[in-house]
Amino acid sequence: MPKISEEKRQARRDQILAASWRCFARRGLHTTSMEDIVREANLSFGAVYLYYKSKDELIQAAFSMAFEAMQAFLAPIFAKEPAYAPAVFVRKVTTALTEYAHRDQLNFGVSFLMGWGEAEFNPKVKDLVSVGQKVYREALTAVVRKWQQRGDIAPEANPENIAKVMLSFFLGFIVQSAMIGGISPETAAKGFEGILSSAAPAPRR
Amino acid sequence: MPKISEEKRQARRDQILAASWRCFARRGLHTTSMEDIVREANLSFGAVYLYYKSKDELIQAAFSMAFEAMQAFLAPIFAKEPAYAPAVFVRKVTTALTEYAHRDQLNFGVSFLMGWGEAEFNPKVKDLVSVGQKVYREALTAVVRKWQQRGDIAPEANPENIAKVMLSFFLGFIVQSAMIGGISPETAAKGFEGILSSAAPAPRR
Amino acid sequence: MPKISEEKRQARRDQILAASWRCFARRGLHTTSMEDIVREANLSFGAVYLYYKSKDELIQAAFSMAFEAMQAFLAPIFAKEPAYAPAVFVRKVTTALTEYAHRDQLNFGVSFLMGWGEAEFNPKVKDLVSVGQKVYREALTAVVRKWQQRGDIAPEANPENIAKVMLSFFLGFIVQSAMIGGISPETAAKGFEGILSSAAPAPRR
Amino acid sequence: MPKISEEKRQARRDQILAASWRCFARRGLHTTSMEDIVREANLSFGAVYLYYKSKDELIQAAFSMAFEAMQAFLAPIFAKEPAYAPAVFVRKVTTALTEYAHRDQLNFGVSFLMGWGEAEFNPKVKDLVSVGQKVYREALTAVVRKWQQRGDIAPEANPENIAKVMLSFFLGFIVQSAMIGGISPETAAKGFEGILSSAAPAPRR
DNA sequence: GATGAATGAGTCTTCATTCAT
DNA sequence: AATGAATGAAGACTCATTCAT
Repeated sequence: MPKISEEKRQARRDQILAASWRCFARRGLHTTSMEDIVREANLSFGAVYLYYKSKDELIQAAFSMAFEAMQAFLAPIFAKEPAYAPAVFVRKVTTALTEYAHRDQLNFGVSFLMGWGEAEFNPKVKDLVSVGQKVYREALTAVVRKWQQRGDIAPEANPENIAKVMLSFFLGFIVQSAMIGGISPETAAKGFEGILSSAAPAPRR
Repeated sequence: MPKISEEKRQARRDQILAASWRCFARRGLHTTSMEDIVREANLSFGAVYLYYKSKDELIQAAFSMAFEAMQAFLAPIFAKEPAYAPAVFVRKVTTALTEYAHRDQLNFGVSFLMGWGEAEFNPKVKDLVSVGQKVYREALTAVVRKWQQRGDIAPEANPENIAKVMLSFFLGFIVQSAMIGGISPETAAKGFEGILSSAAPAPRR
Repeated sequence: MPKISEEKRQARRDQILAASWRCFARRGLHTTSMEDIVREANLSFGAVYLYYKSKDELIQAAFSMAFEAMQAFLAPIFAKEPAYAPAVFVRKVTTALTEYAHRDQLNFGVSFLMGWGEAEFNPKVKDLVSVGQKVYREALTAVVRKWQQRGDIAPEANPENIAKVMLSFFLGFIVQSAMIGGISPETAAKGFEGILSSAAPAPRR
Repeated sequence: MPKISEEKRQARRDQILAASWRCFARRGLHTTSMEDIVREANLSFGAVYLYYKSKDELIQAAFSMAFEAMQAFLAPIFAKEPAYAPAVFVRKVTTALTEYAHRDQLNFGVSFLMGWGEAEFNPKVKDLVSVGQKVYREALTAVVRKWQQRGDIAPEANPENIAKVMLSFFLGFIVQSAMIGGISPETAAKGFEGILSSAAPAPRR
């Protein structure tokens, strides 16, 4: 019975998505033609359309996959118990982002920028991005609360505001890395620590 | 040797650029057609091509103009003597970014995201963006040095690293505002202050 | 040498043809895809192609079947001895056409129009249609002769010309019914009678 | 000012429509590709789409034009005062239909059949056809009334029913001519006369 | 016999750009 | 300088047909 198995089906979808990302990373979303993808995937037009019924759907699936992949990198860092100390946390997260951005010889970092550029005019992608960012904002709030409980951070400050600032910082790290570079997890952690220790004339302890 | 006066020529260029931005902000870079722009500018195809010889050149000019416009908002804040205190500085800059993003009833905030998305595959735009970010990184370094001199910030920290973190934060503020909102100049300043004062169980002085 | 019994084979062919007609009546010849038919027949692509080796062949078979089915409705009316009187004959034939057109909840009436539209560019279908119409033209000539022998119709008129007019009328009845309606077997018979009795100032007998 | 004049614009539309009809008559509606039309019209893709924004719109316009053209042939015959006698009227109308069908070396007769086949699945074309047929049905009713007043036709018969029969006859004449031929205006008129005079053993008066 | 995933030529349509006026 | 009709290459997508299983 030639009805394809669910695993094979999923493998094909992944094959197409992987080919798509290689194309998107190379030439951008709109400059990539379906033919590019078809060739990159070593498939036929019909085959691709069998799995994704439009370029738009393919784009959505690509971003969906990308966000899920990133989760695998970040989740353990956010979940760590006891929570990493602030500067360590910053180094861990930026390291994860950097690693994520360079998987498979591709510049996946730009995938974020592409996603944000696309989101404004593509509701489905916007949803994906918004939900993702909100989830991280909440996760950061939880981490900040742990820091406050432990005394790493001023307890009277609003943890949500601090989480927003932290999120901004990580988002901006992505932008800056992709656009001009010169910022590594190490420099990020050091710089962050510099700010953290600012209020204290003498180092803590 | 132009047959019309230089002012008229510049006025036409501005008229086209303004129309372009209205279109880009509404529908994105690639979904905007030359016809959209031609109509929005109340001009003819020929006229537009007389001033910009391709869509690509028009896109570059549009971003160039956008960055210059932003400069007008930010330059005074960076130049202020004596320098604004950190939290005030953050509030001033994020306020400027917010104002810039909402000029002319348009959502110019997305113009940044569009630019970053475009940059990766458009060398000229990439140049524009990189140079811009580098300039701000340097300007931020100068400001950080002033803070250190005044004791707002730990003097032993590397000012360049702190500037990179600050730049990340501002870039991320743009992303977060455009994508999920919920972050105002006020919350940004408060959150930043929370981090700054972290090491000190009690406020300084 | 078929591996399955001839009855099974024929049953499959009928199943496919029936499904095809349901699709054709619903969406037209060219807008119906092979997939539509495959699904409607609850079969696979391979199965359908096993019985009809192209869409074209399927279309021919569909029309062939339709004409044969119509024959079953009309033959007894043409064969009746003694022949029906003209107005009765008209009512019988138009009733048969109407019934034929509404078999199986489908609008089979349009199948004629579809066939004529197709015929011009599909020799096989054209053959089917031409032969069919010629057969009816001859059958009508025979009926007209009987009317003339009995005195229902002027004996000096050319029976072939009258048959052509009658055939035109029936073909047009199909068109008019399908396109604008408002014509029933009853009105058709009445109208025909009105023309027939025209020459007589007083009703016959 | 290169804005094209209204006449030129109309000329282009006619040029495209004429090319379309040549293609449609040759290969049918759905087998004709836009490229066929573009080439036949000696134009470019863009030019055709400048005047008709889709193939569908082009098809509609083509039928609209065809119906209007036919009107020019038929209107004078229906309007004639005093009305033509029945057999003459039949000869005049069928002659007009025949002439119309052979204009420009094309077989325009099939255009009717194509239209009817298309109508069922194309609401705009259906509208065109229905309205057209209804108009002729009414016009025929008026003619029948004149015949009754003059005594050409039994005065007690319902003129609407007779008009329906007449319309059927003309529609069927088109079908029969296109499909099997063998029916000329002359044979049609003769056949019709045969039926008309049926009831009277001897000619009236 | 039967299946349905895969193929790829062919379709409609768009749009950056040009150039006769 | 300015116009906008015209161009045609390139894009997304469809669907009749095949063939490995």
